[in-house]
Amino acid sequence: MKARTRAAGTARSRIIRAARARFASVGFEGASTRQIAEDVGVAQSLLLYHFASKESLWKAVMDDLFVSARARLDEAERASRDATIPERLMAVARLIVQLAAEQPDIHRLMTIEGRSESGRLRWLVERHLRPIHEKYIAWIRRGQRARLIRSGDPVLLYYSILAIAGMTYSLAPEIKLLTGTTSPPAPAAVEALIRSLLQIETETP
Amino acid sequence: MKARTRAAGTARSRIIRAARARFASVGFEGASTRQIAEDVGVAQSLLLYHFASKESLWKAVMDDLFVSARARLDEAERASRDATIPERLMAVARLIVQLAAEQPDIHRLMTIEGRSESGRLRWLVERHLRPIHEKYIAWIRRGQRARLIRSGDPVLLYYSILAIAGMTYSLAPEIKLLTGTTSPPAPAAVEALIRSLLQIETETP
DNA sequence: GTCTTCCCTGATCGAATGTTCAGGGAAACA
DNA sequence: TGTTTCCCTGAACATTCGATCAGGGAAGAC
Repeated sequence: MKARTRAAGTARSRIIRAARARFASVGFEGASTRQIAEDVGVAQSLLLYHFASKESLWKAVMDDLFVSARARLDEAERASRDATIPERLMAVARLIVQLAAEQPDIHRLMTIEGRSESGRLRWLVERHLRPIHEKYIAWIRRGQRARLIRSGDPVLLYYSILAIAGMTYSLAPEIKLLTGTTSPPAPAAVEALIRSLLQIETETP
Repeated sequence: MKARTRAAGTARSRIIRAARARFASVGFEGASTRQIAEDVGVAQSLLLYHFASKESLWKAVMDDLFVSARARLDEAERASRDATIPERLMAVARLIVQLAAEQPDIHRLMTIEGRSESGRLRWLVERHLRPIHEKYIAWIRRGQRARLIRSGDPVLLYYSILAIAGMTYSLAPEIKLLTGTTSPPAPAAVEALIRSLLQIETETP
């Protein structure tokens, strides 16, 4: 049984991994189940055996992504439990930058779905995005009340952090064509930009 | 003749407009020429009369987009001709934010193609992106040498500006679902974030 | 041994894809 | 008035799409 479930598990997870790459680069509508199956080296009908439909496969990809991401976010929160709010936010931001650098598909997937209203977007917001985003936006508010974080719309600030964190990794192919450099920026450099975004406001006159 | 070319022009331009929206929301592979034709209200074969292929239509969309964008960029450059480099950059950034707020499809189109290497991306980089990007990255370098702009990778800085400028407008559907607010942030608020990104570095110890 | 469960394949379905082609029909030119 | 030019349509093409279905075949249960 162990061998069987392991074999099944690898096939299933290899499908998820290939699907994640395809969905991230050409979007849900542009990705084809046959192409994904070919990437994995299995029959196309196997995708629809493990996942009821193309949309189910997409949801499985997202679940797989967020389960591990949220685990690492929780860990980063725990590790910075005793720090100030801005430092806790920076700990989270550092992890987000690190995740984006390791797996740029994450940023691609999350920016490809949020641009048009769809049932998938609603599912994604309610199931994964809302719990995460609302928590950190509340953190930003707390930091602003304590005058430890710059003032301004917390939502704008939060999405700006996400934007900076992932953009250069997400657009790595474009930047490579443009500059010829194959090495993406160091996470520490991105982190420094985010830190100056969160800066405490200069004292009012 | 005038009436005929005008009529042809409107049909052609309405196709371009509809195609831009589709390409921006579901990407090149996900968009279908029949769907675009239905949006416009013409026969699908008309698209391939005006444009030789789906890819030609996509290129026409991009050309249309960048012709007007570059004209407005040139205008912003001229208007700020006598200002300092950081202020000239801010004038350009202000325009980019404004463009992204008016037509969020611009940011969507530019972030959907840069994520995977393709012939279209190469075409886009060489034809439109390179002249624009290299100019402003050179500006950043000049500002950094004069110690008027923070130090760090100019490419990272440039793409961070673009990321902040368009993200909240590009992801408006997601943010609406998440927060319930239908009004996107004011361009001035986004501009303030960009300004603090460019900040001159604090004097070294 | 037989039986059941589960992973997987191949064939096939109707629908949708991009593209081609023949022709209509109105305006401009002669 | 006839002719040409140009915008546009409808039918059709081969290919690919997501999805369904029958069945193979190995591993565990009995």
